[in-house]
Amino acid sequence: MAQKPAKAPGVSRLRRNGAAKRLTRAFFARDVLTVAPDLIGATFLVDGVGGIIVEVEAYHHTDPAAHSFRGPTPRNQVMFGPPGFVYVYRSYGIHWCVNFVCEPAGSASAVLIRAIEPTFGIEEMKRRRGLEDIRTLCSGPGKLTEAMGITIAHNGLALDAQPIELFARPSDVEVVTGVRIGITKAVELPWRFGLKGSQFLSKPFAPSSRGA
DNA sequence: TCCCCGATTCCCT
DNA sequence: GGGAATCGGGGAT
Repeated sequence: MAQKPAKAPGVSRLRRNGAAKRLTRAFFARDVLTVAPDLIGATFLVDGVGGIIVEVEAYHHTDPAAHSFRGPTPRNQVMFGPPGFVYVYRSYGIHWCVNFVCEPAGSASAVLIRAIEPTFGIEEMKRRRGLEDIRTLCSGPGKLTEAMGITIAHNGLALDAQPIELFARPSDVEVVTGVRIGITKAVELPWRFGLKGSQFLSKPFAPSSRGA
């Protein structure tokens, strides 16, 4: 039991190979509405466990649905700090949700990570979730934090330093847009972004001509 | 100090 | 489809 579990197959190659470019803090030093769709297809790992980001939502301080709308508080202070850091909060007293802070700096802008396609450390994620079905393993903001072991202990960590790793998507992807989920304010803003056709979303995206 | 409710998930009908 | 679980944040008193 002193033995460390083996790293998930393929992670070392991802880390070594120039084909998988690491995302640095500079990637997040851009407007949140630019960063959010650019994150679709990127790989997000914590301690080598995680997968491909397939769904996100953008929030910022002029947005009544955002935690930061009413100004800085102890809970949301990371949102008001520099870009490239993690903001974690507790949702409904039960779940953790993870955000990446973006520019403009001090504007309390962040991208909520809503779903990933599991690719690394799948057995570990299944164990943490007590679940076998890979399609629902990380298909929601509370699900993916449980699967990846993310808690308030990760609040304020840098996105380009251990234990977090982010890799740019290897090629362009088709990104679909929609209204955000689970909010009651500013419900009309099309600030939800997803990987077109993904089987790992928290909810399907409505056909563009209908809905909301 | 009190009270309401949420960037959710899961289970039941 | 509907409601419970569960608790901290923050507006209201």
